[in-house]
Amino acid sequence: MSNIPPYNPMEIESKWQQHWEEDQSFAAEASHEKPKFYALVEFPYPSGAGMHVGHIKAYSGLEVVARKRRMQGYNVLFPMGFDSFGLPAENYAIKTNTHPHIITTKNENHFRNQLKKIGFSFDWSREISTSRPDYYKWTQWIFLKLFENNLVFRAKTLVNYCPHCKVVLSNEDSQGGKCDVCHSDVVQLPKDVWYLRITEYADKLLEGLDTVEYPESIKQQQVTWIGRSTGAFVNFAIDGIPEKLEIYTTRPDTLFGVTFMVMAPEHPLLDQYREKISNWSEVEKYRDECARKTEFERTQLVKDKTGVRLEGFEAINPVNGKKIPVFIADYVMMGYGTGAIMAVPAHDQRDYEFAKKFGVDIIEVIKGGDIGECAYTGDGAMINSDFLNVYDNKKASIAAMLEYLEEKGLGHKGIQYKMKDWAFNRQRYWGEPIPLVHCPSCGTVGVPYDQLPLKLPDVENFEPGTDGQSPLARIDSFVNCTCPRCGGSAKRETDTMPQWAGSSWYFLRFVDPHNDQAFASKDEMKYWMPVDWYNGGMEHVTRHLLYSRFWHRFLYDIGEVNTPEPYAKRSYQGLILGSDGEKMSKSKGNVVDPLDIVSQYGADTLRLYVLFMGDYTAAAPWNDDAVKGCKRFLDRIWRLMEMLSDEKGISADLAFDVNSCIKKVSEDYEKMKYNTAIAAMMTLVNTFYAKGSVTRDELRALILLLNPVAPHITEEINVLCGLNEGELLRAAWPTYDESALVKEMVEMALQVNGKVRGRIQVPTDLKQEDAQEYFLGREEVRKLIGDKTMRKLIFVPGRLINIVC
RNA sequence: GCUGAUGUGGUGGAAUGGCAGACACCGGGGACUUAAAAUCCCCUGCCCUGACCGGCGUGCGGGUUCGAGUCCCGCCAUCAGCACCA
Repeated sequence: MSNIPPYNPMEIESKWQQHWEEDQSFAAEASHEKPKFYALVEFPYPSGAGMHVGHIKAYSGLEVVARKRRMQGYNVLFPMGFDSFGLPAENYAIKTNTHPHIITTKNENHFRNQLKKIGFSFDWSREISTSRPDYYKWTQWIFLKLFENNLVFRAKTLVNYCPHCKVVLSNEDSQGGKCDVCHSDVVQLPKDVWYLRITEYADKLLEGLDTVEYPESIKQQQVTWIGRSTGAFVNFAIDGIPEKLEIYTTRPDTLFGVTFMVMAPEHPLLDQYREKISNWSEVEKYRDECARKTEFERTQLVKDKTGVRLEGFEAINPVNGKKIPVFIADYVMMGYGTGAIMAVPAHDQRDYEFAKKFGVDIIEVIKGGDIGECAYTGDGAMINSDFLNVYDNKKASIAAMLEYLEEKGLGHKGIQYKMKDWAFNRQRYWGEPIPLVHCPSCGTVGVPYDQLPLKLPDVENFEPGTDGQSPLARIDSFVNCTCPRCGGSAKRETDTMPQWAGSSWYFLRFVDPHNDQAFASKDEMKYWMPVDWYNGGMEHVTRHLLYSRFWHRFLYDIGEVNTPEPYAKRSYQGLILGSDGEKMSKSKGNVVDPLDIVSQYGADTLRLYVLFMGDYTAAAPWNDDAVKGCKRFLDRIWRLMEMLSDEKGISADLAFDVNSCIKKVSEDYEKMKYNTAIAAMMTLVNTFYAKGSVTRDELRALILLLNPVAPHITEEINVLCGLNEGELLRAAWPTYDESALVKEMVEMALQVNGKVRGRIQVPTDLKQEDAQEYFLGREEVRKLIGDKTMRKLIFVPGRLINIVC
């Protein structure tokens, strides 16, 4: 073929992108006739910095699958939008005194343009943004449904508070005691907070994991985060006070080994009965010390147990009536169980260390360890335990003790979760207003559905109040309202929802984004849901992924959606590190701007590179030279046009190569093994070069396979050579000829005692039973055996023969 | 400490228990060129050798197997998540 223009990515990419936009090439079809495929990638927060190469990798994975599915005849929904509420826009607003709405719109436009320059096949007609009123109307609607169903409650408890951001954080947002936004130390403050009762859904969230296709690491992380344990609540009487001290234990079998009790320093019973405690000043001093300790100190001081004995408090072990001392110590947390424990030093290492330090008795109740050395947590025969002494294992003695406790009314079975309820309000401006009204006579009342959306009012000053109030609290016209129930004067809730609210249901909006009667029509949900394949980052596993499963399961329970789980399958991508092997960050100066790569090499090279750089799920450092290698590969493909022959069909000598490449690429895309799929195509191109020519159908097969990864160059080659009628994006995905995958002769390794000694050409259809005779007849085999006697011959068809002497 | 993952050339990484290092990067050599770039071809795990032959090699130590990067047991290291959770 003559007159081939040079490969000019800039020119052909913008040409095709413009065509796709005008043609609406990637809009999902309205008809529900075809089989559907809903591919979802986590929509971005539209930050001012624009796109990161990490976004490109995160989206490219399912981009390939989505394009392949279209070619396979599916109706594909591959949507994109913006998770646009959040602190960075607000902080920037404070700094520049610009409305966050303006900043957000500008950033969204920037992001959208950048995404289009990569050539992603998103359906832009369905774009959503969580900060637009027609979207957050429905976020508020779902919140009201949660409220109606008693899954929203207000409580004054110790909460995670970030003094820098001046905001209350959920447990999920303050992992490791650090604020997720600014990474400063989070402090514990008593505060009135709105909670969503996610713990009510703990079991459903656990059970749901058995029905979905998530990687084991993700399932495990969610299981750990939910942290379900079974045990017993037991009441201990305290001498001289009417109330019982309730504890939670997973080891009721060790009750006879209890020699003391420990309460969290913040336990409310202490204040209630302070006059009973003769060393109260010591208690107060210890409480102060604990409150001042940072999270870091608390975790670093694990070895050294501290605490104070409560003078005047004595507890009674309910199973044997023994009097035991009571302590406060900060190794017991107020936030888990009941904030008090029974201590069994013989069989719990923490209790053991505490007992050693404070000189408390240690009573062994399970045989098997050496309690002179350390606590024994294993299984064994019961001793010193009255009626339990007949048992020789945990399971049986726990069952027996539970029966006893319930019969005597001393306690009962119980379940505990490490997961806490979701602290849901933020004292900030740029979020969904919580649609609740505080009425002096009716209490808390939901805003009527027909008044949604409750719009975010304009404010002059976005700075949070020093009194821990949201900026909305300063807008009298917003705050003062009438009670929807009694019509009397009332005040609005002024806090807003957290970052994670809008993203907890966005996948539902995509199926019907312009509906103003419902968040989505039942009909569209029935067709599109669940999401068939969802890809995103590991950092969202204990937040977004858990929160959205919770909301969706709730909507299922009240009959609003048709599937219990939102995502049938979830995958994740590995990080792209800087070329120095460190995490990319502005301060390290190792950030790669994807648009720089696009302008230098083209979007196809960038897409190819992020998928070729290694295992999709593993972290890998950026390498500029390897990017050039990817460009080189596309150049080589372009130049294949120079060696295009007029021949049709696939030539006999390449039938195996072409067909096995089709098979490999088709399978590898499904397994997200993009790197090996691309390697297979590189091998095929090398084969074409070695031969020096390529037929039209051979080239056609190659560009069809490569099209999902590098759509621009392949569409251009198709047009220049007229290989395929119509655009590749609508062409049928190539199929392979099974018979072409079988060669007549195959090379096998020749091993002696497991060591490779040579290679041998063998007919492919050689049978196991004929193998010995065949090989012993071959001279190279006899030579290898020499005068040794063959004891055994291992024959693995197509692979090797191993002669054991 | 618990849970999950990972450990392979100078580098990124391939390999249903069956020829370790596919594919690519870097490096070396050659062709083309006045020259350079680009391109094309060849070499490229380590040791020995002029070359062949050979030996050693998948974090470490054992084991199972005709055969182990892959399976089992015990370590070490790295990454991620959880963590005084009773």
